[in-house]
Amino acid sequence: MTLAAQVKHAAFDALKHLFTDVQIDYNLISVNQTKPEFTGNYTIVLFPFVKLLRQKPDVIGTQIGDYLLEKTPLFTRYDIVSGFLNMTVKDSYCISFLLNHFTDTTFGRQCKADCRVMVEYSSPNTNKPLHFGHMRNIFLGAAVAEILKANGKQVVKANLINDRGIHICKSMIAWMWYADGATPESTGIKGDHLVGDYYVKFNEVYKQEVAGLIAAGKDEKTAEKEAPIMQAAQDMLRKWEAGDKEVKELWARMNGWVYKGFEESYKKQGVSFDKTYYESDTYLLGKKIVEDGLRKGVLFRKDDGSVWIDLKDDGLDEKLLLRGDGTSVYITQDLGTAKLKYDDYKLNQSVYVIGDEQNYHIQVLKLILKKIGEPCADGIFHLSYGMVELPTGKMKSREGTVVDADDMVAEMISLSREQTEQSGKTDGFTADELTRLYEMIGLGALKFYLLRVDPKKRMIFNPKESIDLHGFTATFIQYAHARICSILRRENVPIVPGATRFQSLQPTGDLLPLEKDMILHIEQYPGVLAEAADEFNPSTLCNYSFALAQLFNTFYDAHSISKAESEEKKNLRLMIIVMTASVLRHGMGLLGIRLPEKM
RNA sequence: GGCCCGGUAGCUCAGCUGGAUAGAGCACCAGCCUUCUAAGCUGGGGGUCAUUGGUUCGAAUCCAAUCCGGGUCACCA
Repeated sequence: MTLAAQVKHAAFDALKHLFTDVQIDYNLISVNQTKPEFTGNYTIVLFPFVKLLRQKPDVIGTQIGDYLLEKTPLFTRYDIVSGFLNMTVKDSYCISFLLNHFTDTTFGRQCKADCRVMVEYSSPNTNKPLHFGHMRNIFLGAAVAEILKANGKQVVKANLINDRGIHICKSMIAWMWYADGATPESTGIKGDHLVGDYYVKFNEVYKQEVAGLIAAGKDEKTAEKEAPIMQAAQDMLRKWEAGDKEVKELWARMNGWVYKGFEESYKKQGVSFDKTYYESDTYLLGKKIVEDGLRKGVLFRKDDGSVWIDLKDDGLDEKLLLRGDGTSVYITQDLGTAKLKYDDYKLNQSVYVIGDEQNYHIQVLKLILKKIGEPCADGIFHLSYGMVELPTGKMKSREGTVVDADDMVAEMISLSREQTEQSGKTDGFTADELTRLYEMIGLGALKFYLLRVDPKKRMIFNPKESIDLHGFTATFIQYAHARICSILRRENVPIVPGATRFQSLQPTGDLLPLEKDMILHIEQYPGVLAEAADEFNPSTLCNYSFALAQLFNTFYDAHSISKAESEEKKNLRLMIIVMTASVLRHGMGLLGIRLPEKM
């Protein structure tokens, strides 16, 4: 149990024993960290009890304070300041916390529980390469998956590849007409980029054709429908669905290029998946569920044969589930995929990392499954995140106004190279080590930048302003870690010390304020990690880790570790920084950010 | 128009299950490297927490209304 939780329990216990005639609601107790300008570490707010107990805050505070000093081993003193009971934690408590945990390589983690969770993220279309917006999705999904794992869940990381449909036919038709047989091998262009180029080409040609038809007197709607290249794409989609051999071959070939490209991008980004679903395998699945829904009377069929659900009672609208011709729409296949996932892994929870533009879609999806009585419905959770936009507005693959993911990774790595070289700290590194270091810093900065803000907030990225490597960044945390490792090297302390290294340390004397601050901050890590999981929010870990690194830097500047006042102090401080490094490494590791031992 | 999300320092954001004088980073100004890595540290200026009302001992936080920005309501995905 975290210290904050212990304080709350203890306060509850005190109130129960001191005021036996009054029922105290546990939720009435509010425990905060004490503001730095007051003496104390944790504060119990007294106002909520004043009316209930018909006594002045000071009187209640004194009684609780005395009780806590006497009955718990946690506190050394208390102060009451205008309705706030400030409890000061014993130094000896802090020191025994350190002794108990500094070798604990599982600090903060929960034991594995029988709870299976799938996190679906990335889920790209195969007609274009990944862009900056996709990276927010990918890093979020990967981070949340790891955070859940650390909290004891059994996690399946899943990718659902949108490999069929009109969008891929657009790239295919443009490639057939204009590529002259170009392949990634013949051009040296990465497969996903090559295919993406023809997606852009399609839209250029399409735009021209539409303009031409409008000039020839057609109205816009008709022109859009009759443009030859669009008709060709639709014709190709029909052939694909009919199983046309040539079309399927080209489709498989071009998708193959894209997969190879994605694989490279994922690898570079340091992310992976346990399971990949392909929409070409799943797009027909939902029909059975629809039939089931019809049988149960949850769905209804209109005269033209189309199938609908009426969600008006839930404040929504009617929603189409099957077209008049019996073919699936987007949501139909999602119904099927939701069930497939559930059946494949017997999931307790299924997390969808999808942009907030699809909030309504997922809400409807969940509702339909619930109404049809599918057990997979309850576990569906939409991890909704805001879009990444450019200062000029949305990124549009169609128009080529995107920040490409591969380019962005490369740019960040080269930026970190530049700044490292500028600082003149490349001595003592081999070329290989430097390559790895630049990757760590560049990719770390990128991930941190995308994960440090609340997922549900949309963000604007200005490509003209490169991502900073100072201040609230991964680099800052990496630097603190490297500094710690440097001290540990000098003191011959392994980064993960053995159990006996400091066991002989006897706590005597007082802790300095900064020593205590650091220990108390480290102590909060398990709570922060649990919160990140509860809220599916990696930014919690960014804020926490940054604050810890900041605290370390302040400490580092104020007190020497190697030349501490005594051997005892030195050992104490070594333990503090060992735990600091280990917590930083773990927390950032969950976000896919690695911390160097030297930089 | 209905529903959903957001509005906090010049900029990017924390804080939002109500608690003390609203915090970081960037930018700006002034200091700190003969001492464990200055990618750092210390100090400074900078705020009607969109507006108005309500609930409360106490509101950036909860409620209502309004304003602004975004999303969504397709036989697209």
